[in-house]
Amino acid sequence: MNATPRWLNPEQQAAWDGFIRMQEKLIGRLSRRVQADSRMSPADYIVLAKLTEAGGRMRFMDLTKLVEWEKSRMSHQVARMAKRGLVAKEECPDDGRGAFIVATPAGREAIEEAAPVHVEHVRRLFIDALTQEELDSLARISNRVLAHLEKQPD
Amino acid sequence: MNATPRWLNPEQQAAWDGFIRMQEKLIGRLSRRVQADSRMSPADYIVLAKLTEAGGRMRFMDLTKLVEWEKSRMSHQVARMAKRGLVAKEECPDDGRGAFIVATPAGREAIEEAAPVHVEHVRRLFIDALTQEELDSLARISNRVLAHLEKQPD
DNA sequence: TACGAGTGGTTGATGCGTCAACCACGGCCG
DNA sequence: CGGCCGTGGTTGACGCATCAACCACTCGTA
Repeated sequence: MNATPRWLNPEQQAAWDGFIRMQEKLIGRLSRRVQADSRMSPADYIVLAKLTEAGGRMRFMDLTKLVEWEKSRMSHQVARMAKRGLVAKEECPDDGRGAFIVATPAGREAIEEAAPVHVEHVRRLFIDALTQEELDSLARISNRVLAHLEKQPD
Repeated sequence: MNATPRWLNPEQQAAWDGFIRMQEKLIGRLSRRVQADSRMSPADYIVLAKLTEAGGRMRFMDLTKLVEWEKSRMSHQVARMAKRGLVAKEECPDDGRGAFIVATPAGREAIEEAAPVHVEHVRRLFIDALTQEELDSLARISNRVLAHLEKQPD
């Protein structure tokens, strides 16, 4: 409804387009490689990584908050992972509603195998593209955007 | 199988983590907002934008290459959009296999309505978080990564 | 003790993205 | 003319993400 919607200027447009393109290609490539090499999706990877980092046994909601997901996403994810034997669900004696998520031996093995592959790809596709200053600069920019997002509605 | 898999150093780790977090939150927020405001997914948006930019009528494969997608993705996407009346498929007289994708009036209207909303959200969530130097810096970094990716196998 | 609000977690529908297989046609070369 | 390869495009199955609705249990309070 606005007649003059303040389009982006060329520099802003370039920054946004470049960022979007880069992020799509990078994330796409990385997740396809990790998936092909280790039979794990990025979602599997992060869940298993955080879970084992934290000792391999966690309350469902704690895990969900740790990876900053919505509970329904985690519920579906855990269900798929349980079906494939990467994690198991246990009842919580203290709280009748609650559940523990436990990394199975197969899960631990999977993440230990996948982690070095993952980091190698991150290095090869991303880290190696940039100097340390560029990395620092990107880290600073990312944090600025994140901080900005937290202040912003939605 | 490698005993010492060269983990990332703290600065590298910080850069990667920050980037990933930022990119997830930013893209997630943006696409949810655009979807909520205009009933279009990011995929709908980009397809319709590129298509109308190019005159509103294009060969399927040309469109696919323009947005740098795989053909199967585009095929599914176009099918969904056609079902919702945003685009239409037409046969190609010159090439019996071929198809034209055409933006319908409803499609044109939808993108014209969505575009200002989209750019406002980009501005609010992203552009406004950063200075012009930071934007330039990010553009440069993005292009470095993109160039690096093209040289890299896969 | 009963009830209502909040928390923990699941479920089902729907859309999106990828992969692999497939079909249909065009163009080239014998 | 005939076969074959490449291109254009579709299809189906599957995993993933979101939304909204829902169930089950706990806890504070009257």
